[in-house]
Amino acid sequence: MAGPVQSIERAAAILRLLAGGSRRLGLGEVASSLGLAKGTAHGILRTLQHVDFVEQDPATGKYQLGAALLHLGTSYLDVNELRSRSINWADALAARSGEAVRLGTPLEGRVLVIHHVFRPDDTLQTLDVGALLPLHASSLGKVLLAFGATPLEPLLDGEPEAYTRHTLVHPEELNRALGEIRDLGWGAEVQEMSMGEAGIAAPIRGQGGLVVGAIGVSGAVERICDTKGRPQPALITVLREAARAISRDLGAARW
Amino acid sequence: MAGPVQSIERAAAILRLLAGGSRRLGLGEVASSLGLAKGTAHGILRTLQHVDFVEQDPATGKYQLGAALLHLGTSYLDVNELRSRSINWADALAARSGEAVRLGTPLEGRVLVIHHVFRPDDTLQTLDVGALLPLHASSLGKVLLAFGATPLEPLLDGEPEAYTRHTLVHPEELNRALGEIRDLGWGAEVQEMSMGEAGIAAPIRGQGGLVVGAIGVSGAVERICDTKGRPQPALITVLREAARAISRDLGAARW
DNA sequence: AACATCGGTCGGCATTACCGAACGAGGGTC
DNA sequence: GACCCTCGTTCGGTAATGCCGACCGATGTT
Repeated sequence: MAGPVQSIERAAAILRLLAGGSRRLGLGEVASSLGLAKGTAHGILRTLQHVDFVEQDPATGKYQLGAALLHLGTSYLDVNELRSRSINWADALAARSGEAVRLGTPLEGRVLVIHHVFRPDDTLQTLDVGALLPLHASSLGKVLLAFGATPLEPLLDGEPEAYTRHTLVHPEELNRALGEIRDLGWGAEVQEMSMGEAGIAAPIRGQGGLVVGAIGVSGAVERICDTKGRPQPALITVLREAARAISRDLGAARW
Repeated sequence: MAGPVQSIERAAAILRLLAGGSRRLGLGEVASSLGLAKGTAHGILRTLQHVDFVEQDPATGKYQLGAALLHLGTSYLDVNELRSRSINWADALAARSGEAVRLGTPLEGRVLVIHHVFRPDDTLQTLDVGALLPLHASSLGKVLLAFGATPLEPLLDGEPEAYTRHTLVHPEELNRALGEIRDLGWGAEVQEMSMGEAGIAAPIRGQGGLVVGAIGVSGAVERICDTKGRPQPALITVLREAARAISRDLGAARW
């Protein structure tokens, strides 16, 4: 593999940086964060602005992401095969389970939500599509880790963030949980990311049986789990049926 | 203004190309479409793949957009001030009008939908956020053209596409319609993009009174318009109130 | 079975984009 | 109100950079 084009890599790093910090960033901040000379960063930003990937606040001169990215992002959704093949099954799963359904795929050490069906009641819910969830504290992420869809090593170096007192932060307990998920064929998360919330997820396999994503249901812990705090068997059944159906659609031979 | 970085411009052109054709593209197609040598296109694609901006089908070797763009696109929505200041007003407008509400901003000779509130009934609707509408055949686009938010010239060169028999395709009728919109302060589109559908829109102004976007309601022509085919005055009133409120929030002095 | 097509690789050339210092405007402070 | 500091921007020299076009090997087509 020969060398990648560094100006493009740098441009991508700038876009990721702007996406991370939710506020606008100045040229100096961008340049120092990436170890670039001010002039270099300015040239890249000028180009990105020219193609509408970044916008500049005329008053302060600070930069933020641009409108063209929104269209590219939704165009990605249109061509994504995992998502398009899952939509019907996800709708049905939400109806049968009465809970919100989300699909995730690994991205940069997190879980990218590529589809989201609201819980079928009239409560106000926010669309999670495009959001990034943590690998170690979401049912989708734990399943992706357990079945090798994304490397585990980066998590074992630094202590992962503890969102609640139930978050698995020690490598050994995380490893044990992942082994259990591999045995059972599904994984759960009970108040590990947010108190009162729980979720269960199952892997989706593509051609060759490789795990390419995960599908999960999530909601209030008292609906997802029984009185002992274990996920409801009925939910697990309908979830796994949906995951198997999608895998079959994607060309996974038999799972 | 010095020269922009060509490799980044080329990378952006490739991404736009992949977003345009809804199917996967091969290396050769990409290279010839942009007039690049195969090796050059391959180097750029390899880099874009490395940063998750494109994905490659392992079976066919063809390329498509990548997952990182989805996250960047939604991050743009988070920081976009026009959208965040509009959300509450758009919700209220949908409730008061009983119709779907959309917000648009110009992008590359089209209208980018940056917010969409469903019509407040239980019918199935698809989210338009991230979609691109034509300038000359949508109420949002006609308003943006009329108030100079995007240049008119590119439309006058080639005949714009006629979606229905009501689409304004002749420069003179388009110009007359835009003048009328400027006089009235709002614009409509009646079955110009799709038979049976209509919409009305009003401009949103930012600091200095410059038009930065448009807000509109759209739906079945028999609900939007009266029996004479003219937009309902009551709808126009609530729409313009919402547009003025958002403009005030954005810092437009008085309009 | 031969061919055509495709994605991918490699080395040489010169164009390319990088760097660092200097500029000018804006805002904050004393 | 004048100073100073910081920020975004510009500019020219340099050599590192990415571009080009010919060449491989695999795939599937006729």
